[in-house]
Amino acid sequence: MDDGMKHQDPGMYKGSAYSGYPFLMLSDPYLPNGSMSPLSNKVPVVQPSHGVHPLTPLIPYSNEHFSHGSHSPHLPADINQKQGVHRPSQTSDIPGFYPLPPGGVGQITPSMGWQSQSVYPLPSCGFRQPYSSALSAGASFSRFTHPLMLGSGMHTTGIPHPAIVPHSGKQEMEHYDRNMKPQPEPKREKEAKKPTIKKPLNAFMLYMKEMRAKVIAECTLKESAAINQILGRRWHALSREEQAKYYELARKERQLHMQLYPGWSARDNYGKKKRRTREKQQDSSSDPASPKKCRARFGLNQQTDWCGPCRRKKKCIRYLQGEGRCASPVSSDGSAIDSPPSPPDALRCIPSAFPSEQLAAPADPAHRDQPDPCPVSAHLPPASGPSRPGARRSSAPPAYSRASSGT
DNA sequence: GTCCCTTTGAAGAAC
DNA sequence: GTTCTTCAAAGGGAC
Repeated sequence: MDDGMKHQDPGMYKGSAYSGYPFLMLSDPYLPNGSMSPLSNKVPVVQPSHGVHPLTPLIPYSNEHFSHGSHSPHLPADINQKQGVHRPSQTSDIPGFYPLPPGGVGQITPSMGWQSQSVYPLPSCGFRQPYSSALSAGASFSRFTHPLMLGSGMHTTGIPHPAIVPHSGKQEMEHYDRNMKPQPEPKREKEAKKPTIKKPLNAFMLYMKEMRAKVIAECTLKESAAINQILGRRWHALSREEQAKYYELARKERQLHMQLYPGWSARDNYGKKKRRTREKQQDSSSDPASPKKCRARFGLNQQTDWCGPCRRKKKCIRYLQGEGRCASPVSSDGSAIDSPPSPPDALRCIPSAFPSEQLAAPADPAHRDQPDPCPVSAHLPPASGPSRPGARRSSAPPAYSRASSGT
């Protein structure tokens, strides 16, 4: 396998929307001898939308550390070329980027179902395809090292973790080991080299990762912001059962992440991005659309009332849209407060009754009335409310556990 | 080269 | 306990 990997075309995964998937480490489950799949050999991993490798949707994380030829513009693979940082040419040379906690991977016993899963069913069109078999099996499928992946000369501690990226893209990979004796090197250099351990992906992120390529193909869109809006709508259109698969997958990802990085905290990554955003938000005291100001402006109870069309929104959307007032504020018991004329129930600030179209409605007045750029979305079923009984939220603790905790 | 946009969810900080 | 903020992914666009 190493040899096969060494001789892979370095550019074979270039531009892959699923560049994230570490199949280079995997034997194709559909080949009896476990040799590399033809797909993973000379054929681009991502078949546009409808030809995705059966495993691709199930491996949610980047293979930036797996394929030395990957050149996604945001992947650290670029770093090596641009800055001349040596990148291990073969997996056996890759140092342990994440030294295992006591017990290591060996103690992690995810299901083996992914190895024997059936071929991922791909519909010829549409997006409401069944993920069921793939995802239920894929629930244990992780970006993290799988025990079965360690058998082909893969050292248990020598597998890079896609969750770890060189900090700021300017550092070379280094061991992540809180228990390890520090290497004798200048402190500054050491800090600079410390890799960033990414947060585990949540359910929606996993869903986006899987569906992005499909949306791109269907809608001929490229802007991620627009794609994400569509994906947000589709996410809300998913049934609870469908969403549950992603929640379960995300839950297992978090478990694995915790086991691999016991001392890691999301706080570790605070301050590593969005400097400008934070700086802007420091000036939010003058923002009339801030929830606190909006509640004050419209005489709402600061503790129990909500000013936006959705309580999850951080700002008053209607205010941002130029209407100058909050839309259908409701108190915590769901009763309307100073309701505007004829507010549909679905527009009230109750998550369980809020239609996905509104949830996804852009706050920017210049865009709010634009139709869904993806014609496929027109075929979406109503995202919530009585027209989609049992769709979600009524008892979906992962999604709104916090939001519903106070009501 | 860096940040923004845009989405949802998780986690931490702040109150 | 509640609210707010940050960061996960993605890549075109703006600066």
